[in-house]
Amino acid sequence: MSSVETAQDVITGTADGCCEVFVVDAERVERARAALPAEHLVSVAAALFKVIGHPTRVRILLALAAEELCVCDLAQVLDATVSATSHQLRNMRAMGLVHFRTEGKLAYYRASDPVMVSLLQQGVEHARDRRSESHGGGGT
Amino acid sequence: MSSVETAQDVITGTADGCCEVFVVDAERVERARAALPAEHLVSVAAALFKVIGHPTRVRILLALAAEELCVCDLAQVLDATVSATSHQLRNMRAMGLVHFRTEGKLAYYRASDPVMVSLLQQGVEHARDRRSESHGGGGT
DNA sequence: GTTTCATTTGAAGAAACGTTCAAACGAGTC
DNA sequence: GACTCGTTTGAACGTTTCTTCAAATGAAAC
Repeated sequence: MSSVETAQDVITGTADGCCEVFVVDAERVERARAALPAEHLVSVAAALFKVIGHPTRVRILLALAAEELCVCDLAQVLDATVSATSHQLRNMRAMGLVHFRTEGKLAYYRASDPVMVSLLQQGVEHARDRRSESHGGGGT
Repeated sequence: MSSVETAQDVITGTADGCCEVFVVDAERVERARAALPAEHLVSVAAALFKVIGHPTRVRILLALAAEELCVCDLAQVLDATVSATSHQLRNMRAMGLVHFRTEGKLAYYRASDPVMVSLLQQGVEHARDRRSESHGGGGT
């Protein structure tokens, strides 16, 4: 199947290389590589998840999915500074997760990516489920 | 309903406070607040998404969802250092996203949270879909 | 035109993150 | 027991991220 020795090379001692040079199981490496999407897709997906990888932005997206809000009111909901809120919104706007319209002096924001909102809600539900199970999950 | 004036207070000029003191629309703030999950759930969900908010960990999780791999081979798949890979795995292990078993000198890892894998795959698909649309999404 | 006020923006400082290097660990092998 | 080697770990370093403060923008009110 392959030009190098197949599975269990190093384990069975048929290969002279170590991990740094050859692989333990070339077939597995190939299959795993084949399962990975194109690099730019990975980047975009990671960037999307990074946005909802922060408690403040999680709350922002959930709040704006439920209710259209001006920056001022959103800051109130979050118990955060207006400035901090605006900075985060800028971030999320750049990723296309929120849209806004201006009405006089006010800027009304709302969630604009239903798929990401759905993923976020699934994530919250999953977090709820994990509480009853044996997952440690003690990240900082 | 509330002790402060209702909707459009500031806009209609019936309230003397500004954004810092009162809110523009108290009802909306209340509804948005009601839509937010408990704080610890938000933290856990954010922590989970943060894990898959980095390209390297996205690839790790996708690779380990497709194939059980030892650290050495996983590093090969990622084109990364064994040390860097191990550090990330430690991170993901702490969040319960991966499990491992040892076989001799080798440590075989695999994805252990199907729900998170599913969310990740949905995210990748969504990233693919967004390419065809008008989303800016100009992340780094 | 001046004032008021919601929002945005930039810069600075602190904290968190990811990578690298060197060393330690632990399970096999001789 | 000494050795090999995959893996883990800790510390150091540079980078990114988040928050805060101060100032700027822009739209309405007077």
